[in-house]
Amino acid sequence: MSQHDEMEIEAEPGPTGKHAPDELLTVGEMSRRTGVAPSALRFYEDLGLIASHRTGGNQRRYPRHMLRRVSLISVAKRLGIPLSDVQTAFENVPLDTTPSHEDWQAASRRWKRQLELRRLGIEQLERELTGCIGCGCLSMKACRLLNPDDELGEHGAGPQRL
Amino acid sequence: MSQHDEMEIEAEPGPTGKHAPDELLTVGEMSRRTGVAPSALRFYEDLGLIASHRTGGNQRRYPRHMLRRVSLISVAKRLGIPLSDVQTAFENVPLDTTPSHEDWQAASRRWKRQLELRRLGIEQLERELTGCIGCGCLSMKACRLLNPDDELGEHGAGPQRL
DNA sequence: GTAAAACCTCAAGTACCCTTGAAGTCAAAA
DNA sequence: TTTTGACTTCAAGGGTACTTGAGGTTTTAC
Repeated sequence: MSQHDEMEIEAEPGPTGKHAPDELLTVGEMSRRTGVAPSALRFYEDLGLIASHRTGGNQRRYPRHMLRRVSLISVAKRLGIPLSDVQTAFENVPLDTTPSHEDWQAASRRWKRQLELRRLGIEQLERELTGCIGCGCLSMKACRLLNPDDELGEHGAGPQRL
Repeated sequence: MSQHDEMEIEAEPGPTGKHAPDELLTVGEMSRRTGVAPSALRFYEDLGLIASHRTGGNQRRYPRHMLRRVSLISVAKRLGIPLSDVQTAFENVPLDTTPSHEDWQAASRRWKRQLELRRLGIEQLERELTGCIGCGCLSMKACRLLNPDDELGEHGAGPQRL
């Protein structure tokens, strides 16, 4: 497993118009490209969010398609979405093979629904806060912000606590 | 400190059961009204996010206006906004006196700007994800999701719609 | 007056999401 | 070949946001 015919790492399709699906990235390369620390990548791997092959010397080598997973994870992190939700969104995206167009399409749609829920919660609060600014909203009972069970908690049965 | 030699603070609603304007709430009442656990309230107090008076027996009594602070804190929590950001938003809202209309207006505006930033980040990601769904987005360089440094910082450039 | 419920402090524990450090191994450049 | 940097595992530590429990006190209700 020490055969390293590793070519220059290329993001774009080669001259034939095809990707090189066998191209592998080290943990450091993954880190540089995604901005996610190597320790975090190992942590994600322990959780099963990502996966890697190993060289004969036991070092990680990531297939290119793992970049996409890691990037989506880091986006989730920046938005405060817990890793468990990410795991859900990735449910049917294969770890061991390069996901197909359809795999990612389905995951993207799930992902987008997550974001939409979150955005709707924020928009509602913004609207209510605008009301508070306008009216002073010193009456506790009138302010939806202060009785939040009504609105975020009842947008469907899906995962709240976004 | 073994007897109730305290007279300065009235803890409960008067004998009429009406809400006096300067009515004070126990930690349990605050908890029931806000849905925030007593332990969390004590924690917020340790952080300086809220404040209380003490009875002669050293029990907490919260002025009514503290309900508003606690509720806003719990809203922030549900949206994944860290307490440090809440602290910033509360910067000029007095802890010791009932905040004025203007105090809350100013805080509401700051709060709303926070929410807006968050929402813009999410919206941008939603747009990009829509692109990914449509095109498959298998080209790494074309996908903004995969080069996230650009996007959250970019909403100053003005909104663009699809 | 007494008993139960609610409160107090302080320390430790939990859960998530990692980071840091120690001690050693692997891979690629000089 | 040697050296250097990147990598490995495992254990412990850190920040955030609390919860739980022990042991004791205060307040309320009867």
